Amino acid sequence: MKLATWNVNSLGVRLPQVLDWLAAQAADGAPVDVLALQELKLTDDKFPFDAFTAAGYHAVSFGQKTYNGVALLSRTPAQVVMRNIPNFEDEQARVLCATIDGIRVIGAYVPNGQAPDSDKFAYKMRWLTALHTWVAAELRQHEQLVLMGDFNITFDDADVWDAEGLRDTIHCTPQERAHLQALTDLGLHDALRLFPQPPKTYTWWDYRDLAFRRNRGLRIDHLLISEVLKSRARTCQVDRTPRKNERPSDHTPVVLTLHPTDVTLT
DNA sequence: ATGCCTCAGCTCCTGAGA
Repeated sequence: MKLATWNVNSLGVRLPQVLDWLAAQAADGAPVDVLALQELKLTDDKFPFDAFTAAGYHAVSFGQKTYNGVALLSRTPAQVVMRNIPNFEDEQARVLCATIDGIRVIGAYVPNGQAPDSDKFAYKMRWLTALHTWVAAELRQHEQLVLMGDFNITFDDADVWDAEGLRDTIHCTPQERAHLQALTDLGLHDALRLFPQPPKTYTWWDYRDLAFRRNRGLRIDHLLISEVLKSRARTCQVDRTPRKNERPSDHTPVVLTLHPTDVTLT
């Protein structure tokens, strides 16, 4: 079983790349079972359901014009779907949650926050507090849970190409990292770091200044998995290949592979 | 460095992203 997250920065622009990537994964012999997409920048009436159906995927979309918007693609249908965080008023479409193959899947697009002294940063903090409360409740009901998406937060300096130069800037502040830590304190594990990774592993690179070629990036896209899913985890990797495409998203996918349930070790 | 790209939209500039 394979789960992935990808901020596509406009599904309208990136749809062919998403389809190509899914096809390439399947051609490698291990198709993606669940893909969480962020930053669709599309309303649901413009969501390309037909294209994903033809590719063998069920899709649930929670879209918005111009900004935000999230989707869950899956080879088996999504059940018990929820949109956004319960009991948190939010005009922005940032969260989709569903049960897929017995796993509670939460796809999230955490607010960017712009700058630490901005109103948008305050919104990011409130949003993350609400997310924490809700995920804690979901975890009590679902032992197999993954929270994946664009968190817009680095765990620590190893996730930052220039930790000194970017100290206390957006994505790197202690306040943001405390929220990420609070999520892992619920018993969620940073899936990528369960496995050895190449040094300077990032998931986002600025479009400007040849940042990708220079590997000047940040690791801000994450899969956080519950204890039971951790026991099923087989590999977790950043796939940089789509970032080399023409007109790429500035983010690239992160992929988690799980052992089948019947070979789970405890 | 008030810069660099890219995207969407009340589109030939602006706001936002990260």
